[in-house]
Amino acid sequence: MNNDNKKISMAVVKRLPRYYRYLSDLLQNGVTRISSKELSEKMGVTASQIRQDLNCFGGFGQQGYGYNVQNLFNEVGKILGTDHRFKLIIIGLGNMGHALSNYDNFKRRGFDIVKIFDIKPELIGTKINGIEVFHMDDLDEFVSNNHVDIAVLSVPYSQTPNIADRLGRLGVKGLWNFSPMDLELPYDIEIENVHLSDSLMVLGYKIDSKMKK
Amino acid sequence: MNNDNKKISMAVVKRLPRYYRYLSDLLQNGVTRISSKELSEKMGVTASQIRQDLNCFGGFGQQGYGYNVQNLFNEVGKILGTDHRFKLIIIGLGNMGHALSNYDNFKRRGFDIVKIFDIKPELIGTKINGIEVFHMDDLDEFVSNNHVDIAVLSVPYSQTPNIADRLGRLGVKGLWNFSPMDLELPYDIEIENVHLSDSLMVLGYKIDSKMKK
DNA sequence: TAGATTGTTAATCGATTAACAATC
DNA sequence: TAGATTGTTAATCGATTAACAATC
Repeated sequence: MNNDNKKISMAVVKRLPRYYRYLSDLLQNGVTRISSKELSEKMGVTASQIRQDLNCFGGFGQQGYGYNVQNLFNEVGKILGTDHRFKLIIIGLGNMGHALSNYDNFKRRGFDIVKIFDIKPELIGTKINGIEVFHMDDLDEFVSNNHVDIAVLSVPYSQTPNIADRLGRLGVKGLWNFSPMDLELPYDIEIENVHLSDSLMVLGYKIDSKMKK
Repeated sequence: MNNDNKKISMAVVKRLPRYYRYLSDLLQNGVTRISSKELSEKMGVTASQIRQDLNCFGGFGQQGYGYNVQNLFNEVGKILGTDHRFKLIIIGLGNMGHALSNYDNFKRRGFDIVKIFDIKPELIGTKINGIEVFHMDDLDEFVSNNHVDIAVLSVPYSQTPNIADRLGRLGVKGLWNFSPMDLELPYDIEIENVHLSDSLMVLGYKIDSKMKK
């Protein structure tokens, strides 16, 4: 069902969550089947692209019929890992760390925040959205003795490289990085950068460049 | 200096903030000149790409010398609009709205948050990080009578389409959308989506796909 | 069966990289 | 001047779109 050896491009992977969202919407609206053509019109992409993308992972459709929405939703979910849980820890309970700790949406997508780490004494031992806050001194022990997939990096700029390195050494599998800094680590760790300011600057560019026209 | 008519691809535009960050770092480290080759090694891209990207906007270098860091920083900044200020309003003072209101980094990139809007009575009239909170009922009047470039959309999922439409009608130039929902508006408005959950799911995919190998 | 729509191959388009003449 | 490095054109690579035979 999965053609393992062909390398799948990041361009395709980045579109998967969007498919997943649209399929989820369709399900909720009681739609049971959809053709690549219909879906392409809803999403504003070509039907060709949808079929090409999906066929990187398997033939989920049926000629003459289209795709079963529930089935396709499940399959795309499986590709994205929603058939199991990811365990997250949040490093740094500043503005962003706080917001992410309270954001219940991740749970629905298969991501559980299991612990928060910070250094401010008044925070240690408290709970945010039901999640315990530990001191950074306890990070190594916790990660060594508990299953942790992903660390969310929301610490001040200056501390990012050190803590990232520490997490890499501890064998965390992924870093979700909110620092405006590109991380390069000598460990086998996947990194996903958020870079909010970059996104905002691109928006600024788009606004300006339209004005000039 | 700017070849206006050639259309510049989004692939290039999305790389500009990254150049800007690296140039800022170089400046702070006292580096005064840099060649595309050196910069390419630091950034992990090809020197060709850097020269191609920059030459979409102008010839900022000098043969035999390279680029003056301060000058290039200024030029890339100008392209991104850092030579003027963008006025932002935040719509929705939930987790994300709160975090963004407190995030002082945007100011450094040319973005000023001028007002926050929400509906919770206990918030109206308070200040977050020095920024006044207004009631949503006052949104239309405020936007009509004050310069607002960008609205930050951090409201609950169900309200996103309505409020986005309202902002479009009010003539806001850009929407920075934090809802896990793609917006399509019949107005002349630029939209930049953040879609945090999508980013997290891509990270999940990367982790899983590495395991399988 | 006939009609519809997939899965997949082939064609096109755009983005990246390489090469090199121009020039500081 | 000679060496270095840009700006830019040409070549390559990859991603998107089109087309269509396979088939439900």
